[in-house]
Amino acid sequence: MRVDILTKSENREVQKQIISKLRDLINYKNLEPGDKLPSERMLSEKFGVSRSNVREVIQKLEFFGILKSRPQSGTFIADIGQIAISGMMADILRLEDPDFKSLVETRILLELKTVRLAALRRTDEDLAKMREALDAYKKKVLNGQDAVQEDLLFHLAIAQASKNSTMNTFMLIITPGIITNFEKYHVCDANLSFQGIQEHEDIYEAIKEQDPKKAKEKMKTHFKILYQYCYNV
Amino acid sequence: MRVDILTKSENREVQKQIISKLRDLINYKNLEPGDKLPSERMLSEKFGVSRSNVREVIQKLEFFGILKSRPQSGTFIADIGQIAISGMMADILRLEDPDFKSLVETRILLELKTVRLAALRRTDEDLAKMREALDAYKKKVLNGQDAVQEDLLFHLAIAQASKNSTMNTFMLIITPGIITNFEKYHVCDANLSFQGIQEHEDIYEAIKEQDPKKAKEKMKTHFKILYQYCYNV
DNA sequence: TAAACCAATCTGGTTAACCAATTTATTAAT
DNA sequence: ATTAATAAATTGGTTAACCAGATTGGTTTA
Repeated sequence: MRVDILTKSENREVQKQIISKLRDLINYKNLEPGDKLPSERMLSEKFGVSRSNVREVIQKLEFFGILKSRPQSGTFIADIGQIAISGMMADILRLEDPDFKSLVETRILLELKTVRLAALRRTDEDLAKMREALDAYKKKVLNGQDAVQEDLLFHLAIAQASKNSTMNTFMLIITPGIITNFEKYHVCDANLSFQGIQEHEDIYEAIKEQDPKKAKEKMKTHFKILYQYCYNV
Repeated sequence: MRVDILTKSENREVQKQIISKLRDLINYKNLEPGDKLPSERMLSEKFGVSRSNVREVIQKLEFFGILKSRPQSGTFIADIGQIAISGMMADILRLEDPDFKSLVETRILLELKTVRLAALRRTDEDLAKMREALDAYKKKVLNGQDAVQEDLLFHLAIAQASKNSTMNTFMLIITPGIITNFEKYHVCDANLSFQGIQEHEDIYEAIKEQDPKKAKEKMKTHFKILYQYCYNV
């Protein structure tokens, strides 16, 4: 059906075009929330793209909670109202790839909260996992090895202990980008990691003592250098 | 190949099983970051699942930044280290669906930050969009209509003005869940919406004046009822 | 008239064959 | 022996046919 050859980046464009056309369709046909979308076959023909492309986009919009696919039945518009659907799709089209600064900014925000919640809600099991991650980190650092991964896994253990699945998910989403950029820009060099051990221990201790205020304070200290890095570069 | 019949929820289980097996494979075969995964065909046969299932999982893990697929070449493990890969995959397996409380908690956290950043970074264009969203909200409320959607679109406009694409994305992800639950539990009844107009106007004004402190304060006021609701139910 | 049944149709999901770009292995030339 | 050229195999992506469950419309039955 399609004639042109597409590279990977162009495929992203195709997805955006489909989202755009889908939004127009919903607006034009005045489809209400809960209504059924035309079938995947219909859409692929109407938009002049492959059914796989349509399915990819549907899956993506399903992740954003805009669509809901039901086997052998159809794809339905989420019950959040037409205006919200249209507005959100416009926003999704406008989304940019996150830059490092954006990631760090978000990470600091999230972690100053998860560490508080972890101090309030942690179980003994959570504590054991954090201990394990912290020991792995210490071992690497004391061996003079790079320990960015172990560092982040400790922080992910805190996110888990916060018992907030949304923040936990978000932490997971930003982690790879953080690691990559840290290694790229050598944010954590050896002596910084060494200092990090005590800071991590302090955080762990505060969570163990179930002291949210202290936990947040220790995390703030831990992020001090990161703050500077984020707002200077 | 498969004999059993799968419902939608069981399909989720299959995806988890694939992720689990994939993690074991990476650990067992000692695959390093940057290494190539076995081909999709190979994996589907090895795991006893369809190639589509494998592709779905790869796409999901690609979203989390763990894998990277290159056409006509292969699927590669992200360059974030073996320990991080293994740890993250374990975390992803453990992820639960977000509950309402988790969503609200995260929303409040995000918005108290985006509103500050919006006050600092907003352009005139951002301001115009917020004004537009706010007017749509006011019109609905003054007509006595439900305006949950318009409410959220105003808040999404703030997220956009914050110029932090990660937080913007996260706000989009939680929005449908927020709307659904708001409508379900009637969080915003008529007189509450009426009061919301002034609160929204205050927030808008603070962002217009580029006063981050005031903006955050006004947002906090706006969330006051929400706070109570979140921590009581 | 309305409820119950049934077959034709439509649906998202799955499968397998196919495509073109890429990688690897083989051959040829220097 | 080394490099260049080339052919074979491998890859993710695409396509089209197929599957089983859901839906729909018409028909029959009480």
